[in-house]
Amino acid sequence: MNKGLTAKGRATRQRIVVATALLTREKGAAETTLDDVRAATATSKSQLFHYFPEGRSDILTAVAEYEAGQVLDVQQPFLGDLSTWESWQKWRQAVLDHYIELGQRCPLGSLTTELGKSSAEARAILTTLFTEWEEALFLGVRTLTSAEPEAARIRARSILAAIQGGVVMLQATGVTDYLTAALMTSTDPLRPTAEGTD
Amino acid sequence: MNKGLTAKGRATRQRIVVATALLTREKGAAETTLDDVRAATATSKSQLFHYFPEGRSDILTAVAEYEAGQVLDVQQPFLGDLSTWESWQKWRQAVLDHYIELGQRCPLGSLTTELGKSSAEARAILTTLFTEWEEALFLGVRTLTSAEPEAARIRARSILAAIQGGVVMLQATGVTDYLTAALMTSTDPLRPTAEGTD
DNA sequence: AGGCCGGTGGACCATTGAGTCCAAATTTGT
DNA sequence: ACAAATTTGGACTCAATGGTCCACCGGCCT
Repeated sequence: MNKGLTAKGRATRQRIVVATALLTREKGAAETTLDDVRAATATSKSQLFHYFPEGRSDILTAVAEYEAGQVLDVQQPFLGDLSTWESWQKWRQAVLDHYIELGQRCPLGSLTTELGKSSAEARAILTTLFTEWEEALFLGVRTLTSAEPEAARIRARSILAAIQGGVVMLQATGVTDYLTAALMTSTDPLRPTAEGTD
Repeated sequence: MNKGLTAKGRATRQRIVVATALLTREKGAAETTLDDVRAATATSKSQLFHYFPEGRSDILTAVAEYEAGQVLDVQQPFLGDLSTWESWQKWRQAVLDHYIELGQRCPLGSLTTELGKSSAEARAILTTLFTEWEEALFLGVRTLTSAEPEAARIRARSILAAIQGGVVMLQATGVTDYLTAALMTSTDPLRPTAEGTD
């Protein structure tokens, strides 16, 4: 008895979150209906509302949390230790590869858009994600360069924004050049013997 | 007789587009229903389908085109003549001001997301917009610096991506720092006596 | 003047999808 | 084993919304 949820209950809840995450990746959050979820998880409506009293938005929020975790995960182990230029390069490549593979889809994007309107939750999830992400980059910048904290902060934010922008444009146009350019340009100044454009 | 549309007809059509643009700015495209449009324009369902045979998506596409035009407009006259550093600064400020004023809303974003799934049109609109935008920036970079075309291209793309990313983060978190940082960092190298961070 | 074609009104239809409800099945604690 | 609580099934309600249809109006051209 743990907060009124047995082990079985928790398992079902988790199953719903994971399956819904898959669905939203495939069709986007807006196109994912409760019936889809029901079908994909072999559950019934009552279960959905049993585990997520607020209904759909509740489920989507849980999925968004889950996906936010994934975002940082796919950048590991590089993001966790950006202490060398090589590490930065590998990280950069990992990011690039990941988003190219993702292609048009943007799980978190579609989820938060769908929640968007009424959700302080969605906002909080993104803020947390970005903050952690920024912190990792900030640490890397500080370790690799001898920049002032202030400058390093700005650098870290620029890099983060560059990624987001590149991804937006990749998804909007299908072209990867923007992400590549943004990633290169924003990280190039970190290069030990900084000069060319890689 | 112009393609089967009289002056009155064209006026009504335009009225629908403009009014719908306003609606989508206020509530987002997803939350804008045909009945909303009907109410806002004092028209009837039949008119909506008369002028936009494909219905809702047709209207939204027209609005997206309209909004895409606006994006470049608000950057004028600076974007049109980025031949001096002063001009770049003013442009930068104009962009910043514009998006801060827009706040959480992102007309084109919500429109294309809503169309998204089935629309080569949406994609085309964005591609065109980004291409023009990039070209203006590219020209500016070339004029202001003596960079090789290749490098200038990358620079222009980076700046464009930086803006998109900064805007994404502004809208996701409500914080303007990312846009500011991204804009500064990506344009700083253009500065004649380049050095500090402004 | 008169007819044609575009413009307009609005009732009506069909579908979809979120959320409710209650009863049956199963599990857990004692 | 028994009772309480949890989990599950699934039919049902209800509102929203995109889209269809047809009749009427009204301006423009000859």
